[in-house]
Amino acid sequence: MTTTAPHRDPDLDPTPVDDEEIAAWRAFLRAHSLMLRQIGEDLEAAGLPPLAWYDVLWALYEAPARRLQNYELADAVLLSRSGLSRLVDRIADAGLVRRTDCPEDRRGVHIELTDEGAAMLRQMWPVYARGIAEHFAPALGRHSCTVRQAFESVAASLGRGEHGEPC
Amino acid sequence: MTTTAPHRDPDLDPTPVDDEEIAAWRAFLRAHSLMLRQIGEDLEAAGLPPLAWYDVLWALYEAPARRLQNYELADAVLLSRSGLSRLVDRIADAGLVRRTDCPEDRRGVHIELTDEGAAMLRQMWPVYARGIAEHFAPALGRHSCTVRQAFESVAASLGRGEHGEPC
DNA sequence: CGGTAATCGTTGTATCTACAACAGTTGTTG
DNA sequence: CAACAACTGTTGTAGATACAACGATTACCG
Repeated sequence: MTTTAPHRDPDLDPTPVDDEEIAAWRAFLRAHSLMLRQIGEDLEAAGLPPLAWYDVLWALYEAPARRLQNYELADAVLLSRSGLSRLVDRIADAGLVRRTDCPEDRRGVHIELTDEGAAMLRQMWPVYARGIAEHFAPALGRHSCTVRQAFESVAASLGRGEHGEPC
Repeated sequence: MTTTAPHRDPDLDPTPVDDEEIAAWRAFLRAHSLMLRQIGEDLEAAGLPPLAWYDVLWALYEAPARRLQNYELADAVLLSRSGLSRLVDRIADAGLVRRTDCPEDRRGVHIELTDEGAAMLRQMWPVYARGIAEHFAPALGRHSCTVRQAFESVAASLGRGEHGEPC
């Protein structure tokens, strides 16, 4: 994806979305694209793996025994199963993750964070966090809670949306 | 890209980003992914082209003579030039766009919206707008202006960031 | 002017992702 | 318990994007 911006025009608009909301949507798309690009560049400049790897490593890190099944992981990082299967191939080749047989369900596979993977997580986070701290957090200012609630509400409206406490 | 969520952990955190900001970032990523997926599915269900095409068509629609050069368009939709070149190939094959020689700079190419392209824009917008109106706008509620300003500020912090009036 | 540097768009190549199909396994129901 | 359905992960294939390299054109300077 991708994508930057739609907009409203009197000529082609039969739907009730006001200009302010569309402007917010455009800004949202643009900010997303620029932020991910920036963080991706920062990681590459530091000789670290791409951002997608971070999500996988983190999801495993916070999981009970530092492992998840393929389908759980795919759901956590919002990727198709085939997509995740191949992503795990690459991460496993780098030794950051390990596949293990799943005793209780012989169809499944446990994907398990290795010590090297945990170490990589520690290396990546500062770079990642710096991007957020420099470009995202200051822009939100004191409204970070409002923004969080708004987007948790978006997620809730769409699929499952992990509500946090009301701030 | 992709990606869902980072998070903070006492073990691995030397950077000053507080939990609330990280929660906002996670929600932001998740909302983006879910929104784009939803709108993409809606468009496909309606037998319409993907969302990326909309951005191109719209950028041309709002341009002076309904045409832009390749590099301008690439910038507008935040795509690499090679990426846009191939995207335009596909859209042109569908007849929604036309390549024209650029008189004032013979290196360049004008990419021009056709009448069919404008018609397609009119077909796509209602579907697109419905996604925004149903899932995005309600979640923002009366804070859409705050959100807009915050993300315009993000864009400004990163690259160029088309500021709108202060609401 | 002449030559070098910069810019524009396209193409070869590699990477990454999704969809469809598949084999293996589990669950369910008659 | 047998048959059928549902689910899990992988693989073939196609699509989309980025990077690097290229020819063509323009801009900048000496």
